[in-house]
Amino acid sequence: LHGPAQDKKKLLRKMSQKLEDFVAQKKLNRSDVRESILESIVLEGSHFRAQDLFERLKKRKPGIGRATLYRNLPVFVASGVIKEGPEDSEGNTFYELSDDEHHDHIVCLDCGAIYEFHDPFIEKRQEVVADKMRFQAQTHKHVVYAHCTYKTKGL
Amino acid sequence: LHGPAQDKKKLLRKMSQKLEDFVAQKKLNRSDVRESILESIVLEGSHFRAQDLFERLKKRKPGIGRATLYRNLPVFVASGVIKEGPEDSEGNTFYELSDDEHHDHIVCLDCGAIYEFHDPFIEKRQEVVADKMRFQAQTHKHVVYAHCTYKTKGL
DNA sequence: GTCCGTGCAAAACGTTTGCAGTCCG
DNA sequence: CGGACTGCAAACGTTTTGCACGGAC
Repeated sequence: LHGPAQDKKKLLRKMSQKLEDFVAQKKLNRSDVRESILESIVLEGSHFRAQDLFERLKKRKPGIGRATLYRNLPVFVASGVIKEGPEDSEGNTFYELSDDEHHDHIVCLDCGAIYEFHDPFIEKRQEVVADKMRFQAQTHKHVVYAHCTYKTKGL
Repeated sequence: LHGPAQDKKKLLRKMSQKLEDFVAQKKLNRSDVRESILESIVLEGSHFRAQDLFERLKKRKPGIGRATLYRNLPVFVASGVIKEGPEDSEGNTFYELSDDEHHDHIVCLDCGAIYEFHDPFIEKRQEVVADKMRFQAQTHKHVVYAHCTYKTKGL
C-alpha cells in the first residue's frame, strides 16, 4: 500500500534527515520552527516563491515570523534540501526541492506552470562550448519559455 | 577609416532609427530625454544593470529622473533596442543591446564578466525537447556559470 | 488642446537587519 | 552559561506610482 501521501511522508523523512545532518555538522541547534518550515516546503508543491511559502506557512503554523523564514532558506539551500530554481516570465525566482538529479525547466507562458526536462546532449554540449572558450562550467540555468500546444489550458 | 568610435556611432544611428520607428508606429512622441538615455545605453558597455545605467546617465546628463529611466526601459525593450539579458551569480538582472542574432551567456564566477556564446546544436535541441513535451519553445535563457581557466584574472 | 513625457517625492515590493528576548545543549 | 534561534519592527535597495508641470504635435 502506497500513494502520494506516503511518498510525501517518505520524502519529508529524507529531507528532515538531510537537514539534521547539516545542523549537526555545522554545530547548529535544532528548532521546531525550522522543522515546521521544512514541512511546509516538502508537503506543498515543488516549485515555490519565498513569499508564497510564507503565506502557506502562515496558515499551517501561524506566528512564525517572515524573517525567520527568510533566514532559514539559505540553511535549507546549504543543507541540500532545496535549491534555487527557475525564474518565471515575470522575473520571480522560484525555489525547488533538491532531488539529486539535475534538471532544467520549461516555463509555460500561458499558465506559468513549471515543468522539468533533462537532456544529456545539451548538458554535455554546454561543457564543451565553455571549454572551448577556456572556461570550466560550474553550474547553469537553462529555462525554456514556451506555449503549451494544447490551447485548452486555463479554460 | 573606421574604428570603435565610428562603430558606436553607426550603432547609435541604427538603434535611434529602431526607436524612432517604434515611437512613430505607436503614436508616441519623440523626446530628447529618451534620446539621451538611448545614447548612454549604446555608448557605454553592452551588459548593464538599470541602476548602473542611471549612475552613468547622471554624469552625462544630470537632471534626468530615475523614474524616467525606469519608465523608458520597457519602451526600449518593446522597440527592440535592448532586451533582458542574463543574471549574474548574485541575481542582478542585466540588460543588453538587442543585436538581431540570438546568443546565450557565460558568466565568470571569478570576476563577474559576461561573455556570449551561440551554439546551433543546443538551440535546435531544446526546441526538439520542448516539442516532445508538447510545448512550442518561444524564448529561453541559458546561462552557464563558470570559472575562467586562466587564474590570472583580477590580479 | 490633448495626450505624452517628465521630475520629484512617496509608495510598493521582496528581502535583510538590529534588537531584545528565548531556546538548545 | 554561550551561542543559536526567534518575532517584531524598522531599514534596505530597487522599482513603480501619483501628481502637477512642461513639451510634442
